[in-house]
Amino acid sequence: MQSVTTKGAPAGLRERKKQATRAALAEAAVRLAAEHGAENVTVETISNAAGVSPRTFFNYFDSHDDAFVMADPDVGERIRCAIRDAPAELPPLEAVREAMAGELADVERQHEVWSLRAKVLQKSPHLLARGLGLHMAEERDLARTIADRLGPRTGTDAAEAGTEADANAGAKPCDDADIELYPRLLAAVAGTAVRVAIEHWYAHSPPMTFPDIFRDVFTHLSAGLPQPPAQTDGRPSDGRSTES
Amino acid sequence: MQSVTTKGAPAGLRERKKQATRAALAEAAVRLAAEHGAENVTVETISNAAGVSPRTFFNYFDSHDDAFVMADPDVGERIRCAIRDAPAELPPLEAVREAMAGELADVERQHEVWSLRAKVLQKSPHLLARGLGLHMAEERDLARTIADRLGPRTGTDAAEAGTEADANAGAKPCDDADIELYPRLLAAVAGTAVRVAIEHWYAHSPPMTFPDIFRDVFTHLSAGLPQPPAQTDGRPSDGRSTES
DNA sequence: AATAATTTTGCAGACCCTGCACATTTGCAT
DNA sequence: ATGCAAATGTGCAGGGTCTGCAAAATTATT
Repeated sequence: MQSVTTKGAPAGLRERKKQATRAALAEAAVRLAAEHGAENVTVETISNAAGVSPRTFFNYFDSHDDAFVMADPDVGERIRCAIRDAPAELPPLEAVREAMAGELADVERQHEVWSLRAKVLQKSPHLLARGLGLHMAEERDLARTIADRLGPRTGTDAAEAGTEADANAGAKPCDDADIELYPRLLAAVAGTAVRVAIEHWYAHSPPMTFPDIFRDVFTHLSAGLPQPPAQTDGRPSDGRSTES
Repeated sequence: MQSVTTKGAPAGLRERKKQATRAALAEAAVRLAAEHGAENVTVETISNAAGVSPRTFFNYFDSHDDAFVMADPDVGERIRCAIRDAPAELPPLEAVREAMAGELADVERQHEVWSLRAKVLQKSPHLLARGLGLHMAEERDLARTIADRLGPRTGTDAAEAGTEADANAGAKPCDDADIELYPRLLAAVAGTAVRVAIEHWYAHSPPMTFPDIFRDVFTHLSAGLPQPPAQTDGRPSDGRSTES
Protein backbone atom coordinates (compact mmCIF):
# COMPACT_ATOMS: atom_id res chain seq x y z
CA MET A 1 0.00 0.00 0.00
CA GLN A 2 2.82 2.34 0.65
CA SER A 3 5.01 2.90 -2.32
CA VAL A 4 7.93 4.33 -0.44
CA THR A 5 9.51 6.01 -3.37
CA THR A 6 9.49 5.50 -7.05
CA LYS A 7 12.70 3.71 -7.72
CA GLY A 8 13.71 4.77 -11.16
CA ALA A 9 15.12 1.37 -11.93
CA PRO A 10 12.25 -0.90 -12.97
CA ALA A 11 14.13 -3.85 -11.55
CA GLY A 12 12.76 -7.33 -12.03
CA LEU A 13 9.51 -8.41 -10.56
CA ARG A 14 11.52 -10.55 -8.21
CA GLU A 15 13.44 -7.61 -6.82
CA ARG A 16 10.28 -5.70 -6.18
CA LYS A 17 8.70 -8.55 -4.27
CA LYS A 18 11.74 -8.73 -2.08
CA GLN A 19 11.51 -5.07 -1.21
CA ALA A 20 7.80 -5.42 -0.60
CA THR A 21 8.33 -8.33 1.74
CA ARG A 22 11.03 -6.45 3.59
CA ALA A 23 8.85 -3.38 3.96
CA ALA A 24 5.89 -5.45 5.06
CA LEU A 25 7.93 -7.15 7.75
CA ALA A 26 9.39 -3.88 8.99
CA GLU A 27 6.09 -2.08 9.08
CA ALA A 28 4.32 -4.94 10.77
CA ALA A 29 7.05 -5.06 13.36
CA VAL A 30 6.84 -1.35 14.13
CA ARG A 31 3.06 -1.26 14.33
CA LEU A 32 2.82 -4.32 16.50
CA ALA A 33 5.57 -3.06 18.78
CA ALA A 34 3.93 0.33 19.13
CA GLU A 35 0.86 -1.38 20.48
CA HIS A 36 2.06 -4.35 22.50
CA GLY A 37 5.63 -3.41 23.27
CA ALA A 38 8.62 -4.60 21.32
CA GLU A 39 9.54 -7.32 23.78
CA ASN A 40 6.10 -8.90 23.52
CA VAL A 41 6.12 -9.18 19.74
CA THR A 42 7.60 -12.44 18.59
CA VAL A 43 9.07 -13.21 15.22
CA GLU A 44 6.19 -15.54 14.58
CA THR A 45 3.69 -12.73 15.13
CA ILE A 46 5.53 -10.36 12.83
CA SER A 47 5.91 -12.94 10.11
CA ASN A 48 2.28 -13.91 10.40
CA ALA A 49 1.20 -10.28 10.08
CA ALA A 50 3.42 -9.87 7.05
CA GLY A 51 2.10 -13.04 5.47
CA VAL A 52 5.35 -14.97 5.35
CA SER A 53 6.93 -17.83 7.18
CA PRO A 54 8.84 -17.24 10.42
CA ARG A 55 11.86 -18.69 8.73
CA THR A 56 11.65 -16.07 6.00
CA PHE A 57 11.97 -13.35 8.59
CA PHE A 58 15.57 -14.27 9.13
CA ASN A 59 16.25 -14.10 5.44
CA TYR A 60 15.72 -10.34 5.71
CA PHE A 61 16.88 -9.44 9.21
CA ASP A 62 19.83 -10.78 11.12
CA SER A 63 18.06 -10.55 14.41
CA HIS A 64 14.66 -10.04 15.92
CA ASP A 65 15.52 -6.48 16.92
CA ASP A 66 16.65 -5.42 13.48
CA ALA A 67 13.09 -5.42 12.23
CA PHE A 68 12.30 -2.41 14.42
CA VAL A 69 15.32 -0.29 13.61
CA MET A 70 15.72 -1.14 9.97
CA ALA A 71 16.45 1.87 7.85
CA ASP A 72 16.98 2.24 4.18
CA PRO A 73 20.30 0.47 3.62
CA ASP A 74 21.20 2.98 0.93
CA VAL A 75 20.84 6.10 3.02
CA GLY A 76 24.48 6.06 4.03
CA GLU A 77 25.61 5.73 0.45
CA ARG A 78 23.48 8.67 -0.60
CA ILE A 79 24.88 10.85 2.17
CA ARG A 80 28.43 10.01 1.20
CA CYS A 81 27.62 10.70 -2.42
CA ALA A 82 26.19 14.09 -1.50
CA ILE A 83 29.31 14.92 0.44
CA ARG A 84 31.48 14.07 -2.53
CA ASP A 85 29.35 16.18 -4.84
CA ALA A 86 29.39 19.17 -2.51
CA PRO A 87 31.46 22.12 -3.67
CA ALA A 88 35.01 21.82 -2.46
CA GLU A 89 34.99 25.27 -0.90
CA LEU A 90 32.30 24.33 1.59
CA PRO A 91 33.62 23.75 5.12
CA PRO A 92 33.52 20.10 6.16
CA LEU A 93 30.92 20.54 8.85
CA GLU A 94 28.57 22.36 6.49
CA ALA A 95 29.03 19.79 3.78
CA VAL A 96 28.08 17.02 6.17
CA ARG A 97 25.18 19.03 7.51
CA GLU A 98 23.74 19.65 4.07
CA ALA A 99 24.17 16.04 3.05
CA MET A 100 22.33 14.84 6.11
CA ALA A 101 19.65 17.49 5.79
CA GLY A 102 18.82 16.13 2.38
CA GLU A 103 18.10 12.71 3.82
CA LEU A 104 16.24 13.96 6.84
CA ALA A 105 13.77 15.71 4.58
CA ASP A 106 12.54 12.24 3.75
CA VAL A 107 11.98 11.55 7.43
CA GLU A 108 9.55 14.43 7.61
CA ARG A 109 7.64 12.95 4.73
CA GLN A 110 7.16 9.63 6.51
CA HIS A 111 6.37 11.38 9.71
CA GLU A 112 3.81 8.87 10.91
CA VAL A 113 5.96 5.76 10.59
CA TRP A 114 8.95 7.44 12.16
CA SER A 115 6.81 8.68 15.00
CA LEU A 116 5.77 5.12 15.76
CA ARG A 117 9.35 3.98 15.48
CA ALA A 118 10.51 6.66 17.84
CA LYS A 119 7.86 5.69 20.35
CA VAL A 120 8.96 2.08 20.18
CA LEU A 121 12.61 2.96 20.62
CA GLN A 122 11.91 5.27 23.54
CA LYS A 123 10.19 2.46 25.38
CA SER A 124 13.00 0.00 24.63
CA PRO A 125 16.49 1.45 24.98
CA HIS A 126 17.63 -2.01 24.12
CA LEU A 127 16.53 -1.44 20.53
CA LEU A 128 17.93 2.04 20.43
CA ALA A 129 21.33 0.52 21.02
CA ARG A 130 20.82 -1.69 18.01
CA GLY A 131 19.95 1.29 15.89
CA LEU A 132 22.99 3.12 17.08
CA GLY A 133 25.09 0.12 16.18
CA LEU A 134 23.86 0.08 12.63
CA HIS A 135 24.44 3.79 12.48
CA MET A 136 28.00 3.31 13.64
CA ALA A 137 28.75 0.89 10.85
CA GLU A 138 28.02 3.77 8.50
CA GLU A 139 30.12 6.08 10.60
CA ARG A 140 33.35 4.51 9.40
CA ASP A 141 32.49 4.90 5.77
CA LEU A 142 31.40 8.43 6.41
CA ALA A 143 34.67 9.20 8.13
CA ARG A 144 36.57 7.83 5.18
CA THR A 145 34.56 9.93 2.77
CA ILE A 146 35.28 13.03 4.80
CA ALA A 147 38.93 12.15 4.92
CA ASP A 148 39.06 11.72 1.17
CA ARG A 149 37.30 15.01 0.70
CA LEU A 150 39.69 16.92 2.91
CA GLY A 151 42.66 15.74 0.97
CA PRO A 152 44.10 12.61 -0.56
CA ARG A 153 45.78 10.66 2.17
CA THR A 154 49.43 9.89 1.85
CA GLY A 155 50.30 6.41 0.76
CA THR A 156 47.64 3.96 1.91
CA ASP A 157 44.58 4.68 -0.14
CA ALA A 158 43.17 1.65 -1.88
CA ALA A 159 40.01 3.44 -2.92
CA GLU A 160 40.51 2.65 -6.56
CA ALA A 161 38.37 -0.43 -6.98
CA GLY A 162 35.02 0.70 -5.64
CA THR A 163 33.34 -2.68 -5.87
CA GLU A 164 34.95 -3.77 -2.68
CA ALA A 165 32.15 -3.95 -0.15
CA ASP A 166 33.09 -6.91 2.00
CA ALA A 167 33.33 -6.18 5.70
CA ASN A 168 34.91 -9.42 6.78
CA ALA A 169 37.87 -9.60 9.11
CA GLY A 170 40.76 -10.07 6.81
CA ALA A 171 44.44 -10.10 7.55
CA LYS A 172 44.84 -6.35 8.04
CA PRO A 173 42.25 -4.30 9.86
CA CYS A 174 44.64 -1.39 9.79
CA ASP A 175 43.20 0.64 6.94
CA ASP A 176 40.44 1.98 9.10
CA ALA A 177 42.95 2.90 11.72
CA ASP A 178 44.69 5.17 9.27
CA ILE A 179 41.75 7.51 9.16
CA GLU A 180 42.79 10.55 11.06
CA LEU A 181 41.19 11.87 14.16
CA TYR A 182 39.33 14.81 12.70
CA PRO A 183 37.29 12.99 10.05
CA ARG A 184 36.33 10.36 12.57
CA LEU A 185 35.31 12.94 15.10
CA LEU A 186 33.35 14.94 12.57
CA ALA A 187 31.46 11.89 11.33
CA ALA A 188 30.66 10.70 14.83
CA VAL A 189 29.66 14.08 16.17
CA ALA A 190 27.49 14.85 13.16
CA GLY A 191 25.66 11.58 13.52
CA THR A 192 25.17 12.19 17.21
CA ALA A 193 23.87 15.66 16.52
CA VAL A 194 21.27 14.30 14.15
CA ARG A 195 20.18 11.77 16.72
CA VAL A 196 19.80 14.43 19.39
CA ALA A 197 17.89 16.63 16.99
CA ILE A 198 15.46 13.84 16.19
CA GLU A 199 14.95 13.00 19.85
CA HIS A 200 14.38 16.62 20.72
CA TRP A 201 12.00 16.97 17.83
CA TYR A 202 9.78 14.18 19.08
CA ALA A 203 9.88 15.60 22.56
CA HIS A 204 8.78 19.06 21.42
CA SER A 205 7.03 18.19 18.19
CA PRO A 206 4.03 20.47 18.37
CA PRO A 207 5.72 23.82 18.89
CA MET A 208 8.98 23.30 17.06
CA THR A 209 9.75 22.15 13.55
CA PHE A 210 12.53 19.78 12.68
CA PRO A 211 14.47 22.09 10.36
CA ASP A 212 14.73 24.65 13.15
CA ILE A 213 16.05 22.14 15.63
CA PHE A 214 18.38 20.71 13.05
CA ARG A 215 19.79 24.15 12.37
CA ASP A 216 20.12 24.92 16.08
CA VAL A 217 22.10 21.77 16.73
CA PHE A 218 24.63 22.45 14.03
CA THR A 219 24.83 26.07 15.05
CA HIS A 220 25.83 24.94 18.51
CA LEU A 221 28.47 22.67 17.01
CA SER A 222 30.02 25.22 14.73
CA ALA A 223 30.06 27.69 17.60
CA GLY A 224 32.09 25.30 19.73
CA LEU A 225 29.32 24.41 22.18
CA PRO A 226 29.52 27.60 24.22
CA GLN A 227 27.02 28.55 26.85
CA PRO A 228 23.57 28.54 25.27
CA PRO A 229 21.96 31.89 24.47
CA ALA A 230 18.86 30.92 26.45
CA GLN A 231 16.58 30.30 23.53
CA THR A 232 13.32 31.03 25.33
CA ASP A 233 14.57 33.93 27.37
CA GLY A 234 15.66 37.07 25.71
CA ARG A 235 18.76 37.66 27.75
CA PRO A 236 21.91 35.59 27.86
CA SER A 237 22.08 34.68 31.51
CA ASP A 238 25.66 34.28 32.59
CA GLY A 239 24.93 31.58 35.12
CA ARG A 240 22.59 32.83 37.77
CA SER A 241 22.68 29.71 39.84
CA THR A 242 20.62 29.29 42.96
CA GLU A 243 22.22 25.96 43.55
CA SER A 244 23.24 25.69 47.17
CA MET B 1 40.80 10.71 42.89
CA GLN B 2 43.50 8.31 41.88
CA SER B 3 43.47 6.15 44.93
CA VAL B 4 42.52 2.69 43.85
CA THR B 5 41.06 1.92 47.25
CA THR B 6 38.15 4.27 46.83
CA LYS B 7 35.96 1.49 48.10
CA GLY B 8 36.37 2.46 51.72
CA ALA B 9 33.12 0.86 52.67
CA PRO B 10 33.89 -2.47 54.33
CA ALA B 11 30.69 -3.89 52.98
CA GLY B 12 29.56 -7.28 54.15
CA LEU B 13 31.32 -10.43 53.18
CA ARG B 14 28.29 -11.16 51.08
CA GLU B 15 28.68 -7.99 49.06
CA ARG B 16 32.29 -8.75 48.36
CA LYS B 17 31.54 -12.23 47.10
CA LYS B 18 28.99 -10.80 44.75
CA GLN B 19 31.48 -8.37 43.28
CA ALA B 20 34.04 -11.14 43.01
CA THR B 21 31.63 -13.38 41.13
CA ARG B 22 30.67 -10.53 38.85
CA ALA B 23 34.27 -9.70 38.13
CA ALA B 24 35.13 -13.35 37.55
CA LEU B 25 32.33 -13.73 35.05
CA ALA B 26 33.23 -10.54 33.22
CA GLU B 27 36.90 -11.33 33.03
CA ALA B 28 36.31 -14.89 31.93
CA ALA B 29 33.98 -13.63 29.24
CA VAL B 30 36.47 -11.11 27.92
CA ARG B 31 39.42 -13.49 27.92
CA LEU B 32 37.49 -16.30 26.27
CA ALA B 33 36.07 -13.93 23.68
CA ALA B 34 39.48 -12.51 22.88
CA GLU B 35 40.64 -16.01 22.00
CA HIS B 36 37.69 -17.77 20.41
CA GLY B 37 35.54 -14.87 19.31
CA ALA B 38 32.61 -13.53 21.24
CA GLU B 39 30.00 -15.37 19.19
CA ASN B 40 31.62 -18.72 19.90
CA VAL B 41 31.66 -18.32 23.66
CA THR B 42 28.49 -19.65 25.22
CA VAL B 43 27.08 -18.72 28.58
CA GLU B 44 27.83 -22.21 29.76
CA THR B 45 31.50 -21.81 28.89
CA ILE B 46 31.76 -18.50 30.68
CA SER B 47 29.99 -19.76 33.76
CA ASN B 48 32.11 -22.87 33.81
CA ALA B 49 35.29 -20.80 33.62
CA ALA B 50 34.05 -18.57 36.42
CA GLY B 51 33.13 -21.55 38.57
CA VAL B 52 29.42 -20.87 38.82
CA SER B 53 26.26 -22.29 37.39
CA PRO B 54 24.98 -21.14 34.01
CA ARG B 55 21.85 -20.02 35.72
CA THR B 56 23.86 -17.77 38.00
CA PHE B 57 25.21 -15.93 35.00
CA PHE B 58 21.84 -14.35 34.41
CA ASN B 59 21.69 -13.20 37.99
CA TYR B 60 24.47 -10.77 37.14
CA PHE B 61 23.96 -9.89 33.48
CA ASP B 62 20.72 -9.27 31.66
CA SER B 63 22.02 -10.77 28.48
CA HIS B 64 24.82 -12.84 27.09
CA ASP B 65 26.41 -9.79 25.48
CA ASP B 66 26.45 -7.72 28.63
CA ALA B 67 29.24 -9.81 30.06
CA PHE B 68 31.61 -8.42 27.46
CA VAL B 69 30.73 -4.76 27.73
CA MET B 70 30.17 -4.56 31.46
CA ALA B 71 31.52 -1.40 32.93
CA ASP B 72 31.59 -0.10 36.44
CA PRO B 73 27.94 0.78 37.05
CA ASP B 74 29.01 3.70 39.22
CA VAL B 75 31.13 5.48 36.65
CA GLY B 76 28.24 7.58 35.45
CA GLU B 77 27.34 8.63 38.96
CA ARG B 78 30.91 9.68 39.63
CA ILE B 79 31.06 11.76 36.48
CA ARG B 80 27.85 13.52 37.35
CA CYS B 81 29.12 14.13 40.85
CA ALA B 82 32.31 15.65 39.49
CA ILE B 83 30.32 17.95 37.25
CA ARG B 84 28.28 19.15 40.20
CA ASP B 85 31.40 19.78 42.24
CA ALA B 86 33.12 21.68 39.47
CA PRO B 87 33.46 25.43 40.01
CA ALA B 88 30.44 27.25 38.66
CA GLU B 89 32.58 29.59 36.59
CA LEU B 90 33.90 26.77 34.43
CA PRO B 91 32.32 26.60 30.96
CA PRO B 92 30.02 23.60 30.56
CA LEU B 93 32.14 21.85 27.99
CA GLU B 94 35.23 22.11 30.15
CA ALA B 95 33.41 20.90 33.22
CA VAL B 96 32.25 17.81 31.35
CA ARG B 97 35.67 17.27 29.87
CA GLU B 98 37.40 17.39 33.24
CA ALA B 99 34.82 15.10 34.83
CA MET B 100 35.32 12.51 32.12
CA ALA B 101 39.06 12.85 32.17
CA GLY B 102 39.05 11.85 35.81
CA GLU B 103 37.35 8.58 35.00
CA LEU B 104 39.40 7.82 31.92
CA ALA B 105 42.53 7.91 34.01
CA ASP B 106 41.33 4.65 35.46
CA VAL B 107 41.11 3.14 32.00
CA GLU B 108 44.80 3.73 31.49
CA ARG B 109 45.52 1.88 34.69
CA GLN B 110 43.64 -1.23 33.56
CA HIS B 111 45.20 -0.99 30.16
CA GLU B 112 45.51 -4.72 29.58
CA VAL B 113 41.90 -5.65 30.29
CA TRP B 114 40.59 -2.74 28.28
CA SER B 115 42.85 -3.67 25.42
CA LEU B 116 41.35 -7.13 25.32
CA ARG B 117 37.90 -5.68 25.57
CA ALA B 118 38.57 -3.29 22.72
CA LYS B 119 39.85 -6.15 20.59
CA VAL B 120 36.70 -8.13 21.25
CA LEU B 121 34.44 -5.20 20.47
CA GLN B 122 36.29 -4.39 17.26
CA LYS B 123 35.73 -7.91 16.00
CA SER B 124 32.05 -7.84 16.97
CA PRO B 125 30.30 -4.57 16.13
CA HIS B 126 27.25 -6.27 17.49
CA LEU B 127 28.66 -5.94 20.99
CA LEU B 128 29.85 -2.41 20.40
CA ALA B 129 26.25 -1.46 19.87
CA ARG B 130 25.42 -2.94 23.24
CA GLY B 131 28.11 -0.89 24.90
CA LEU B 132 26.88 2.22 23.21
CA GLY B 133 23.42 1.48 24.46
CA LEU B 134 24.54 1.27 28.05
CA HIS B 135 26.43 4.47 27.51
CA MET B 136 23.32 6.16 26.24
CA ALA B 137 21.36 5.27 29.32
CA GLU B 138 23.87 7.37 31.20
CA GLU B 139 23.57 10.11 28.63
CA ARG B 140 20.15 11.14 29.86
CA ASP B 141 21.25 11.47 33.44
CA LEU B 142 24.29 13.37 32.29
CA ALA B 143 22.13 15.74 30.29
CA ARG B 144 19.98 16.37 33.34
CA THR B 145 23.01 17.09 35.47
CA ILE B 146 24.27 19.57 32.91
CA ALA B 147 20.87 21.18 32.73
CA ASP B 148 20.75 21.53 36.52
CA ARG B 149 24.18 23.02 36.51
CA LEU B 150 23.38 25.60 33.87
CA GLY B 151 20.29 26.82 35.60
CA PRO B 152 17.69 25.63 38.10
CA ARG B 153 14.96 23.76 36.35
CA THR B 154 11.50 25.08 36.95
CA GLY B 155 9.57 22.87 39.31
CA THR B 156 10.63 19.26 38.91
CA ASP B 157 14.07 18.85 40.30
CA ALA B 158 14.36 15.48 41.89
CA ALA B 159 17.29 13.46 43.08
CA GLU B 160 19.57 16.19 44.25
CA ALA B 161 21.12 14.32 47.13
CA GLY B 162 20.49 11.00 45.45
CA THR B 163 23.20 8.77 46.74
CA GLU B 164 20.97 5.86 45.92
CA ALA B 165 21.96 4.41 42.60
CA ASP B 166 18.53 3.89 41.14
CA ALA B 167 18.66 3.30 37.42
CA ASN B 168 15.23 1.82 37.05
CA ALA B 169 12.53 3.06 34.74
CA GLY B 170 10.30 5.23 36.82
CA ALA B 171 6.63 5.93 36.35
CA LYS B 172 6.89 9.12 34.34
CA PRO B 173 9.12 9.30 31.26
CA CYS B 174 7.95 12.81 30.59
CA ASP B 175 10.51 14.66 32.65
CA ASP B 176 13.26 13.71 30.24
CA ALA B 177 11.48 15.52 27.47
CA ASP B 178 11.77 18.74 29.40
CA ILE B 179 15.53 18.72 29.17
CA GLU B 180 16.51 21.42 26.79
CA LEU B 181 18.40 20.98 23.60
CA TYR B 182 21.80 22.24 24.66
CA PRO B 183 22.36 19.97 27.66
CA ARG B 184 21.29 16.98 25.65
CA LEU B 185 23.57 17.89 22.81
CA LEU B 186 26.49 18.55 25.09
CA ALA B 187 26.09 15.25 26.89
CA ALA B 188 25.73 13.30 23.69
CA VAL B 189 28.58 14.99 21.90
CA ALA B 190 30.92 14.67 24.86
CA GLY B 191 30.21 10.96 25.12
CA THR B 192 30.77 10.53 21.42
CA ALA B 193 34.02 12.43 21.63
CA VAL B 194 35.28 10.12 24.35
CA ARG B 195 34.36 7.10 22.28
CA VAL B 196 36.19 8.44 19.25
CA ALA B 197 39.19 9.26 21.39
CA ILE B 198 39.33 5.73 22.76
CA GLU B 199 38.97 4.18 19.33
CA HIS B 200 41.66 6.40 17.93
CA TRP B 201 43.87 5.62 20.86
CA TYR B 202 43.73 1.89 20.22
CA ALA B 203 44.35 2.47 16.55
CA HIS B 204 47.47 4.56 17.19
CA SER B 205 48.45 3.29 20.58
CA PRO B 206 52.21 3.10 20.19
CA PRO B 207 53.02 6.64 19.06
CA MET B 208 50.26 8.61 20.77
CA THR B 209 49.14 8.77 24.36
CA PHE B 210 45.56 8.91 25.44
CA PRO B 211 45.69 12.25 27.22
CA ASP B 212 46.95 13.92 24.06
CA ILE B 213 44.20 12.46 21.93
CA PHE B 214 41.65 13.28 24.57
CA ARG B 215 42.77 16.87 24.60
CA ASP B 216 42.80 17.08 20.82
CA VAL B 217 39.25 15.87 20.56
CA PHE B 218 37.89 18.42 22.97
CA THR B 219 39.99 21.12 21.38
CA HIS B 220 38.29 20.36 18.08
CA LEU B 221 34.92 20.58 19.76
CA SER B 222 35.47 23.85 21.52
CA ALA B 223 36.83 25.28 18.28
CA GLY B 224 33.63 24.44 16.45
CA LEU B 225 35.06 21.61 14.36
CA PRO B 226 36.82 23.82 11.81
CA GLN B 227 39.16 22.54 9.18
CA PRO B 228 42.00 20.71 10.90
CA PRO B 229 45.39 22.40 10.95
CA ALA B 230 47.01 19.38 9.29
CA GLN B 231 48.43 17.76 12.38
CA THR B 232 50.38 14.89 10.94
CA ASP B 233 52.86 14.88 13.76
CA GLY B 234 52.14 13.64 17.22
CA ARG B 235 51.87 17.00 18.91
CA PRO B 236 48.98 19.28 18.12
CA SER B 237 50.62 22.67 18.45
CA ASP B 238 48.27 23.82 21.19
CA GLY B 239 44.70 24.82 21.83
CA ARG B 240 45.10 28.12 20.01
CA SER B 241 44.72 26.77 16.52
CA THR B 242 41.47 28.65 16.15
CA GLU B 243 41.19 30.88 13.19
CA SER B 244 41.75 34.47 14.19
C1' DA C 1 7.79 -25.96 -22.58
C1' DA C 2 11.87 -27.05 -20.22
C1' DT C 3 15.56 -25.69 -17.50
C1' DA C 4 18.15 -22.84 -14.31
C1' DA C 5 18.29 -19.49 -10.63
C1' DT C 6 16.28 -17.56 -6.70
C1' DT C 7 13.19 -17.38 -2.90
C1' DT C 8 10.24 -19.51 0.48
C1' DT C 9 9.34 -22.89 3.71
C1' DG C 10 9.47 -26.75 7.11
C1' DC C 11 12.31 -29.16 10.25
C1' DA C 12 15.84 -30.27 13.46
C1' DG C 13 18.84 -28.51 16.71
C1' DA C 14 21.72 -25.47 19.55
C1' DC C 15 21.57 -21.58 22.32
C1' DC C 16 19.52 -17.68 24.93
C1' DC C 17 16.74 -16.25 28.70
C1' DT C 18 13.16 -16.57 32.40
C1' DG C 19 10.19 -18.12 36.22
C1' DC C 20 9.93 -21.23 39.82
C1' DA C 21 11.20 -24.05 43.65
C1' DC C 22 14.79 -25.76 46.53
C1' DA C 23 19.53 -26.04 48.57
C1' DT C 24 23.20 -23.32 50.39
C1' DT C 25 25.35 -19.46 52.44
C1' DT C 26 25.48 -15.17 55.09
C1' DG C 27 24.00 -11.81 58.72
C1' DC C 28 21.97 -11.13 62.95
C1' DA C 29 19.47 -11.75 67.20
C1' DT C 30 18.79 -14.59 70.87
C1' DA D 1 26.74 -21.07 69.91
C1' DT D 2 22.19 -21.81 67.90
C1' DG D 3 18.37 -20.73 65.28
C1' DC D 4 15.98 -17.65 62.14
C1' DA D 5 15.48 -14.47 58.27
C1' DA D 6 17.37 -12.80 54.10
C1' DA D 7 20.05 -13.24 50.20
C1' DT D 8 22.42 -16.05 46.84
C1' DG D 9 23.41 -20.33 43.96
C1' DT D 10 21.51 -24.10 41.45
C1' DG D 11 18.58 -27.32 38.67
C1' DC D 12 14.61 -27.82 35.80
C1' DA D 13 11.00 -26.75 32.58
C1' DG D 14 9.59 -24.08 28.86
C1' DG D 15 9.22 -20.57 25.38
C1' DG D 16 11.82 -17.70 22.05
C1' DT D 17 15.75 -16.71 19.02
C1' DC D 18 18.65 -18.00 15.28
C1' DT D 19 21.09 -21.21 11.99
C1' DG D 20 21.91 -25.07 8.50
C1' DC D 21 19.89 -28.13 5.33
C1' DA D 22 17.01 -29.83 1.79
C1' DA D 23 12.66 -29.78 -0.61
C1' DA D 24 8.86 -27.02 -2.70
C1' DA D 25 7.31 -22.91 -5.02
C1' DT D 26 8.14 -18.91 -7.83
C1' DT D 27 10.57 -16.26 -11.33
C1' DA D 28 13.76 -15.68 -15.28
C1' DT D 29 15.92 -17.58 -19.26
C1' DT D 30 16.40 -20.59 -23.41
